[in-house]
Amino acid sequence: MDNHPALDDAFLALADSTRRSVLTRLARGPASVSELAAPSSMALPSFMKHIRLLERSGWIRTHKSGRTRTCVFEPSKLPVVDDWLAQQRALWEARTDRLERFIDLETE
Amino acid sequence: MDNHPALDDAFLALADSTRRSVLTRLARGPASVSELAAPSSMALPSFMKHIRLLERSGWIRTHKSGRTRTCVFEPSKLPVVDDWLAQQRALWEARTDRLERFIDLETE
DNA sequence: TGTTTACTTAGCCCTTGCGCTAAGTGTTCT
DNA sequence: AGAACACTTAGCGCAAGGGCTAAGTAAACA
Repeated sequence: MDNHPALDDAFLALADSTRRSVLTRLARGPASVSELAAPSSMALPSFMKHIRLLERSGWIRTHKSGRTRTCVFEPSKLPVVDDWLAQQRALWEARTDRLERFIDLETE
Repeated sequence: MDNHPALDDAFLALADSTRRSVLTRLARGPASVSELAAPSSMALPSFMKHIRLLERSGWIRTHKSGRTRTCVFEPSKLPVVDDWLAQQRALWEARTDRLERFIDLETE
């Protein structure tokens, strides 16, 4: 369950505020690279690395037309990471439930 | 919202299958380092780096008693990353809703 | 007391992440 | 045609990630 290379990249992509900002912006709709880069005060080549990482990890898709590259959010990644976290929460809650039953037994 | 250094570490911690496995195991209850390391076929010092990173990121807490170090899952990290993803999903859904209304207008 | 156990420290290696500048390519505007 | 624009490529530098071995420490056991 945990040994899932795609999850490595999916989570790594979220481990940077520049990239999280890009995703937040893209969730509202497609944008060009320079639109996305505008708020970031970072050299373009540096910024492009983040775009490539987001693309590699599957969080976005991009296509070039003319001289501008347009980026679009890829929603199918959301359930993948969501599921892992849901499972984690489920395990945790199952455990606290068992603990509570145990305490109930002890104290009755 | 996205510029949150604690999120960097929280997500980075999840970007490795060894660490995800540790969290999965710990969600079921506390364990010693050697218990956690047993399934991993990795040298202990290497494994310990993962434990330290998990601790630094706030996903686990550890304490030593005698010669064994016990690790416990820290549930308070779950809502933090969960919230970010929930917000992301909300933005996306808001957008697709607007899109649908737009299409409805176009086709009626 | 001596040995095993459970880490811990120190140090080395290689790869990747994350930032930069300088210069290049192809498009679009004038 | 020439200039401006939107990337793109190449290359550099430093820090951190992710793995290893060898040797050290402190607790627990025989």
